[in-house]
Amino acid sequence: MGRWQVQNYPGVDMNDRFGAPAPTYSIAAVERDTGLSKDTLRVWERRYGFPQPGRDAGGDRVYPADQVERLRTIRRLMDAGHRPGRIVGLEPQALQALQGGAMAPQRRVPRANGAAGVDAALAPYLDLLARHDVQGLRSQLQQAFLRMGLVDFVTLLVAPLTTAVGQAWLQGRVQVFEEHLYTECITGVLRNAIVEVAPAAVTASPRVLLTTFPQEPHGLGLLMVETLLALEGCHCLPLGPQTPVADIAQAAQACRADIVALSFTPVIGVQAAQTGLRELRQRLPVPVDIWVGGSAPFLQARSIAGVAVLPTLGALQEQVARWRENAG
Amino acid sequence: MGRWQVQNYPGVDMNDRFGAPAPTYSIAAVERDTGLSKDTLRVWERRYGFPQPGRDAGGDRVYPADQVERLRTIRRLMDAGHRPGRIVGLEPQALQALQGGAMAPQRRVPRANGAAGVDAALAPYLDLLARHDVQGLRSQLQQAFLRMGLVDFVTLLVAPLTTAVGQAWLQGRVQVFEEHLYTECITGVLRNAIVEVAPAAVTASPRVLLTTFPQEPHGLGLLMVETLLALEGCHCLPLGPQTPVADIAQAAQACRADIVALSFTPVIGVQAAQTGLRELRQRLPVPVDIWVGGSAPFLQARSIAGVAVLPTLGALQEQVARWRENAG
DNA sequence: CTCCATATTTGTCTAGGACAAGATAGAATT
DNA sequence: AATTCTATCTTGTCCTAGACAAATATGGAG
Repeated sequence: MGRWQVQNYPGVDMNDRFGAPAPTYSIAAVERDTGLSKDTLRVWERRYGFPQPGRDAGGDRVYPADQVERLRTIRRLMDAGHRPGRIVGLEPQALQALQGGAMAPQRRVPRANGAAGVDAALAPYLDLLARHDVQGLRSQLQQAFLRMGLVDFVTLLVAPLTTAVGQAWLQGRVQVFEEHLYTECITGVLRNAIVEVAPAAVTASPRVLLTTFPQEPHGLGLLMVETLLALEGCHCLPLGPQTPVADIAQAAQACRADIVALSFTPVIGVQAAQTGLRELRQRLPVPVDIWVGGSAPFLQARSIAGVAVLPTLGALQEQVARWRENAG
Repeated sequence: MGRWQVQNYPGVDMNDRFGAPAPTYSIAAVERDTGLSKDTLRVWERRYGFPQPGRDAGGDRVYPADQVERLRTIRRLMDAGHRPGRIVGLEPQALQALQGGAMAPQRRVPRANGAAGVDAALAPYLDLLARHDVQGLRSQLQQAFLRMGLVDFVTLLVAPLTTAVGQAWLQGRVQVFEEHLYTECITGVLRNAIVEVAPAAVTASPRVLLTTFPQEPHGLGLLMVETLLALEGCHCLPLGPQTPVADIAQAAQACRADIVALSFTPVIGVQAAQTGLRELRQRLPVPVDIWVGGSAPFLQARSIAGVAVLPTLGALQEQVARWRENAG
């Protein structure tokens, strides 16, 4: 309910004189599209003087499209390690310059791939994505899978490719929908690959529960891990992404999981992730391991008690071997 | 960052004297776990006297676990059609009684399956789910698929089964993680089935973009639709769930989609859904169709200009035929 | 270069009031 | 008895502006 614009299209308003869309956004729409909370948007306005929305008849904020676009850019830069105070006040041009690739000053964000150029082997796939050729991308990936074998396919192609797509998104070179397209493609191929792996016996161990926290919608890393674990003969219990912490704990108990594996990208706030991990550690019996991985920078920066960080996908095999040693 | 509890585990606090967890929640944690916004939680407290959180040293609300549980129950009942004013003040016992199956008074919520009992054919699958036998469920579904054929499998088994699981969740008989388990299982089987359908030619038409709105994480309906469309020889462009409206419009243009298909469950607010649909209709060129479906009650209740509602999965085939007639 | 103490930055939380879209209930028609 | 219209609730969202603590940066000492 609540107050809405007087116009026809609440939430987003399209007043255009010439047929070209020139939408304006309510604060809720901006929150939805940028991922910045309403509180944050209001406090930035107060502190940094940006954004500077207009007001509708009811006194509610009305954000023009270009400000929303600028906010999305700022959000991307923050995910790349920049701090709000330094960039929120910046002009669009200055932001553009930053986008190019300069990382945040005085902050060491470990970078898997050099910024200089993407591995040449990945280029053809990125090209297909840029042309939105879903079927082509799919069949090329399928071919690569058959050629390389599953382990190499996941560790040497899918993982770097996903990193590259993420990087390109950070730099604004890949649209949100293109990332979705990519995710769906990979998901399809990997899922297909998983069933071809001989299913582990019901008694197989370890039993691994796979999921992400509610704020983390990205499930690709999970799928890569599941693939590799299945090859290792582990018993996988995939929950899909976005499981509330309480339910993860419940599931682990009900399914008698030995390990809970979680994946993180920068999308999830550092705080949300750490809070969640501590809470989960508390709720889980001590013998149940927590393994975490993903592209979120905080993983490498801090260590959380009772949580094992896997720096790369390659470390997975080793970690499983170590677990089996301790268990047996 | 903000004020947090003084205790060890910010967000959720586990003060237990006996080793048994008795966690308390911050308002943010409650929002995350119940889906009720902070604003709503505060206004309920003011209006209905519930919830009644304590305060920590900093004056911030601290919710005990049982109140959170009661809030989750209330949320479920609201999804089932009840109104806040009638149930927020109710005692847990009264809520339990309502849970049993009594629908909201004076409100006709169309119910696909009678509440009385679930189709006997579904029972074995629900049983496997209740026992958390993922592999068993998976193989049983796979068998059913081979036995029934893809169309019947989707329309006569998966769709009713999903409805049944949703119903059971509403009544608290299925845990969140069990629903996740179920979703993953079905997703695996369906995805696998899709690739076995001969891929449509690149020139196939119509070209259908499939996705959900950002507030709608449930992608199972989408997958069922994709399966049936693939069988009809349509060119599917799955974006996965949770695409921002602006990006849906962009994707439709970039991929030259003829139709945008969206799926809705009660999880998405009525308002968010309608606002989003109107916005999308505005942004999309007129010749691009919008098809919507799913279990959200508002679909049957109201009609939105320029949006086609598919009441059942069965209507899909017919709708495609109609589209082809008009196009050719 | 590493470690620690101080200072700044930053997101979240609080308060109660306000408003408009949606839903209900009652009246007036058909 | 079934429909349509209108007036009265209900209800979620938005508003303001101040406060605080966790995370991060800075500067100094070893």
